[in-house]
This record gives sequence, C-alpha cells and structure tokens, in this order.
Amino acid sequence: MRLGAAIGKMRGGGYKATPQRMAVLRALVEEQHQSLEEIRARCPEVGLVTVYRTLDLLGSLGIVRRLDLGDGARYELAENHHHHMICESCGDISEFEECPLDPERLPSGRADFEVRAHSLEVYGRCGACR
Amino acid sequence: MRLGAAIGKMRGGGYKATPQRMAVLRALVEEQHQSLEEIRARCPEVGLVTVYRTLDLLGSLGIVRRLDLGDGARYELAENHHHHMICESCGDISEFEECPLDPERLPSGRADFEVRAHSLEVYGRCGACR
DNA sequence: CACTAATTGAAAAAAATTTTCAGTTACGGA
DNA sequence: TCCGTAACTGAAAATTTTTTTCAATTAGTG
Repeated sequence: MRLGAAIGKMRGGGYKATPQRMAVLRALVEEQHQSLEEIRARCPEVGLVTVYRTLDLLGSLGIVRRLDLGDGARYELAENHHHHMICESCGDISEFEECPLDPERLPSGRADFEVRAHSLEVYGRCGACR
Repeated sequence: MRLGAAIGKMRGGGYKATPQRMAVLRALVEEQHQSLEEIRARCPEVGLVTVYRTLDLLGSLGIVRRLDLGDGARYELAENHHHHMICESCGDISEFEECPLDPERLPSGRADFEVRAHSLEVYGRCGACR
C-alpha cells in the first residue's frame, strides 16, 4: 500500500510520520496533479508552512514530484510511469494508462544512466476543443 | 529557421516583433531549460517585466514551454519532441535525441486527442552519481 | 511619413515561498 | 511504559517571484 511505503521511507530517513504529513499524503492520494491550494483544501487543519515543508520532504524522498505544465506548480505522487495528455486550448490535464515507451530505446545502459521512472506529457487538442 | 518562424507566429497573431522580444528569443535559442534569471542575464537590456510578458506571449503562441523539474520554473523552446534525462541525485538535466515513443501507442485517434508534441522526462541516476 | 494599437519600463501591488523561533511531539531506548 | 531529545509545527516576518498599473514610446500598416 502506498501510504505504508511512504511511512517506511520517512522513518528510514530519520523523519517522523506526523499526523500533518499523513494528512498531506492522503490528500495527494485522492487526486493527482493538484495545486498547493487544492492540496491545502483537503487538509485545512495543516498549516500552510507545513504543507510546503512536507511537499519538499516528500519530494526529496522521491515520493512526490512537482510539475508545471503551464499554469502554476502542481504536485503528484511519483509513479514510475506517468502519462499526461495536455490540451493546449483549454489547459485540461488528463492521464492515460498505456505506456507508449519502447524500453529498448530508453537511455539505460547507454549514456550510463540508470532509469528509475518516467513522466510523459503529450500536448495537443482534446476532443471537446476540436 | 527558428527565429523566422517565431516572428511569423507573432505577426500572424497581431503582435509586434520588437527588439526586446527578439532578444529574449535569442537567449532561448542559446540554451534550453534556463531559469528566468539565466535568460535575463543573456539580455540584460530588457526589463524584467518585459521578459515575463514575452515568455507569456511566446508560451501562448506555442513557441516556448515552461517546465518545473523540481527546482523553480524553467523555460525552453517547444520542440515537437523533447526528451529529458533528470538525475535525482544531483539534479542535472540533460537531453537525448532518440525518441523512445511508439507512435502507434500514443493516444491519437483513440481518446479523440490530436497529438501535436510531447515531452518526456526520464528520472534516475546519472553516471557520475552512481 | 503619419497614425494608432501595441508595447515598454519603473514603481507598486499581489502572490508565492522561505526563514525564524519558541513551543510541541513522535518515537527509540531505558 | 515512560523519558529524553531530536525532529517537527505554526504564526509572523522576511524574502522572492510574478502581476498590475499607467504614462511614455514605438513597430508597422496605409
């Protein structure tokens, strides 16, 4: 389970699994690519500063990833695969499951780079906007 | 040529190709994924506000893309293909050319989405950090 | 070459993020 | 189970980033 793994990573790094951190984590589990304010709305009991600090911490542990797809910063759980579809007209962000990557052509081995995860953004126009 | 196409897009949208805008464009051509301050250092004669406004404009014209890979906002010319390799240890960002995408598995047609461009971020550890 | 809508820059305002610091708490070890 | 301590929190303040305002300037059409 997601939260369990996150707690493990925190403890392993010498960090405490506080109620505030768990609340932020739960907010992140509920929906992907939320803005700071959206996250905050899901855990109003946690102070603003703590949300920032928690997102930082989770980011440095590789649990959360910050992304900016044109509007402000957004946060999401760092899945190993992540595939976004972004409409350049209306700005809508959606996700799709099937991974279009050919692992053979990833820069593993080559370039001496060890691949752990990836995030793909496909830009274009959604059905509604065409 | 890049700059020519950009000027065309600006004119076409009813916008003027001013010296300031051209200076920002030239800065962007010199290097990809720069921070605002890095861009500004390459065209110190352009006012801060104008740099922001120009990046906005170029963004809305699809010429420039803003991205955030963990540190602050960065800007890059919006190539149709873009492949980043990000080291989670040292934060270094590099690019690679070969496109590992299988076009057949992109969400074109399916999902009613018209694909125009993509950006791929591969996360892992670079040679130096391993 | 003149006209006009678009553009610029400086200052001010607003928004986002980070720092400070005193008080609180999680949790490993006795 | 309880203690001690390093880690954590929240409020306010500071800092940084981004946007707005507005009077003066300019690119580019006609």
